[in-house]
Amino acid sequence: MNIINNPGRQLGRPRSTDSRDSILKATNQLLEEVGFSQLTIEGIAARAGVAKTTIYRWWNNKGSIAIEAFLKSTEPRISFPQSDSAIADIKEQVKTLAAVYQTQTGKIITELIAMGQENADTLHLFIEGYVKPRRSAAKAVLQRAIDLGEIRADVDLDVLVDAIYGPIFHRLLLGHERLDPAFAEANANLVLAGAMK
Amino acid sequence: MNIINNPGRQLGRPRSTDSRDSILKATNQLLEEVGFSQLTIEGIAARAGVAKTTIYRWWNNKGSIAIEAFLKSTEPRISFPQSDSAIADIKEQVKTLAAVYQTQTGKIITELIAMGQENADTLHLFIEGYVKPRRSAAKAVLQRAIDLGEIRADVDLDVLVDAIYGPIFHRLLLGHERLDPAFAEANANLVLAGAMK
Amino acid sequence: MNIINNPGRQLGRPRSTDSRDSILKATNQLLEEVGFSQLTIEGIAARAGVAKTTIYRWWNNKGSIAIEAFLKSTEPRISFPQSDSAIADIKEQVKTLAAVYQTQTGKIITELIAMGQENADTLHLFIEGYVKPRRSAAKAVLQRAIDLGEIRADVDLDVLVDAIYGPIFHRLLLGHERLDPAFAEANANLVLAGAMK
Amino acid sequence: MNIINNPGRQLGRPRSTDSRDSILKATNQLLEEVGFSQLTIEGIAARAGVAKTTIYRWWNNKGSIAIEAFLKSTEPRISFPQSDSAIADIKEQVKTLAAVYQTQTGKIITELIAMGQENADTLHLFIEGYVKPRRSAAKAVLQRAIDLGEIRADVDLDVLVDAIYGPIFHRLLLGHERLDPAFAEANANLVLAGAMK
DNA sequence: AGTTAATCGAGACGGTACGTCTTGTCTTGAC
DNA sequence: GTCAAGACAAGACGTACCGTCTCGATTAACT
Repeated sequence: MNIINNPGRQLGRPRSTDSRDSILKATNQLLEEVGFSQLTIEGIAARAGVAKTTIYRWWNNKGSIAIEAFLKSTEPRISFPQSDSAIADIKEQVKTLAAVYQTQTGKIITELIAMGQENADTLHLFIEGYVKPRRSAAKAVLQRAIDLGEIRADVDLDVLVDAIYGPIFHRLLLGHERLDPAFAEANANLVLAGAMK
Repeated sequence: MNIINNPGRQLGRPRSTDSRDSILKATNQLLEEVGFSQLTIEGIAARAGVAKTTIYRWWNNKGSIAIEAFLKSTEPRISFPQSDSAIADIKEQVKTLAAVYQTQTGKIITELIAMGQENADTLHLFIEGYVKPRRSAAKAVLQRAIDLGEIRADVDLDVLVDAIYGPIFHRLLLGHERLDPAFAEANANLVLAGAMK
Repeated sequence: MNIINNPGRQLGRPRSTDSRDSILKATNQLLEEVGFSQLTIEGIAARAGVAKTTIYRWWNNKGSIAIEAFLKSTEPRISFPQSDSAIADIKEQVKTLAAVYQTQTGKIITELIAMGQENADTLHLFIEGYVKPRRSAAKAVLQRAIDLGEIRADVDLDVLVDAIYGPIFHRLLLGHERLDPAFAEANANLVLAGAMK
Repeated sequence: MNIINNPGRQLGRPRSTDSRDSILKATNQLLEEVGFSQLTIEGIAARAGVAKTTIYRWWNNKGSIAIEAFLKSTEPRISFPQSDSAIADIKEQVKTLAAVYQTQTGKIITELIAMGQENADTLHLFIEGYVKPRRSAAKAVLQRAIDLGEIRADVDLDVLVDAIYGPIFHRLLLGHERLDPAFAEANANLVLAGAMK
């Protein structure tokens, strides 16, 4: 049995990695099958062949498990294309992103965000584990656009990033209008036009 | 026994407006006091002095009640300022909106949207009752900006509206960065710059 | 529409016999189909095409309706055979009775008696409408047995009747031992032996 | 906290004797106070300070709880007097029984039997836990009467027992005639006369 | 090798709220 | 005044999960 390496602890039975892995695996399966709102701690425990106690020992709520499971199954960082034009790279990436968000992945993300509205810890984990790494990557590309002289140097990147990605999340969550690559590109065009010299 | 077939005739005891009003009133009170996630049908029934069956007869889930209660307590339309410049009006309005979303109203909206992720009906009611009227109003103002020659005539208004408001909802829901009037204005400046001639 | 003739009442819409009949008919159907314990006022109303109000106007509880319906569908009196020997007639009759109680009729009777334990009115109606007429008939036959010199004249008929029929009801209600014609006869033989000279 | 000793079970938290006892105690109290028909699972749970789920985990319906509670509060066996004459003992016992059945105990028994008409499990529990032990005891005494030569040896004891006790239950349940020690004795006299040589 | 202590599975527990069911009452307009 | 229709307050039902709490059995590091 594999054991998590924890040099600070000295006494007692070590925590089982098997339990932890089967919990996250079961959570991912259930997220795919029934969605987040139908996810229950008892269901995870049953599927993972684990006691509820074991889950509660390590996670506070189902949101934390779900996010950890989701992050484990997701690329830790977005991969941007690397062409001669940074803004071309950005536009390419938002189109890919919109396509991904049209799948079950998009659905799970909306539910994680929804859960986050009830639970600050859950939201925090999602921000730190998913949103911020992607924002950093996007800001790096935008910085390159500045360096390349494609956009103005005085643009506030935090505003610009949200201007590019905010509308995508907006449509993802509300569904009031179609979220597809074409929209993502049109929005990026509009916003980046405003950021050009 | 012969029954005169008269489909237009209203049979049975008429629905009580008192019940309906007290349900919506109680719901609004509880939304303020405990928030949406702590809202329960039983709690509403108890507060309203109404039987649970009466609630279930007219609403499917707590989201529907909450939205109806929320809409009842909210202005049906945003009021835009009316100055010589349509884009000045827009900028003024998004600053006001951001300020409003920093209050409890913002919190309730995030929870309604969160609820909508689990329940399509709820989301639909929110879109139709809240989002679309405001989008229409905003699009009318943007159309005026076109008519006034302040922005290009070939801009897709659906994209433009989401570019202006999407980032506000984005920060409202994720809280990864501060949502305040200054951000709303900066975003509007950026986007509208891209829409100008 | 048939109307119950009631010369004392002068005002208002006359009571409908159709409603009454269809209520009792529906009750009998439902007693056969689902049994007494699954019988509901709402079910009767729906089946009879009648408003609940109409039922409540004329009956206090489902026991009263069920008993009235049951009595309407049952012979008002037992028919005893008429041979040269009164005790032979009795023995013949209890065998018939035991056979009848092995059918659905027996089941309904147990449920009516059960209902009677919760509701004194219901029990009273059952006693007066079902039990007492049958006891009277049985006592008349037993009196004939006395007159014929088949049993002692000093026997208390109320005790004797219950000694003959009580054990039948006992087994009908408890089911701890088989209730069949053979038992009914064996019991009658035993008891009547004790009543002979 | 007291725990039910069950050496066969090895897994999970042991069942709490405290819960079980307080449930049965509360049930007995409520049976005395409001009667069986007014007894509710929720009422028992509230009185016992126990969760409804705990009750449903161990009992199927209120009849099962009521019977278990009733049996716990009742002598497991009738005590017969032990004189030189077995039939004198029987007569003495039926008089005592009739007296007991004139109290609240009689009322509860009728309601348990009534419940048994709707629910086979409940009736089964009552038969096995209450009726059969008493029938066995009575049959043992009657066997002694045979051994003493007080009644015929060829009498079917199952018939004889029901002939002695059936009429008591009959009057208890129907109340069409008075159930008192005098009747119980008169019936026993009649039946036993038929069983004598 | 034995002791110590945290882990594990299992599952019972007190709770909360669910959504449904049935009761008996009430409020209409039609007859 | 009675009827059908059906809304209403009331409240119990049986279920689903929650998060906590015993248990006995493991599992290694530390004696």
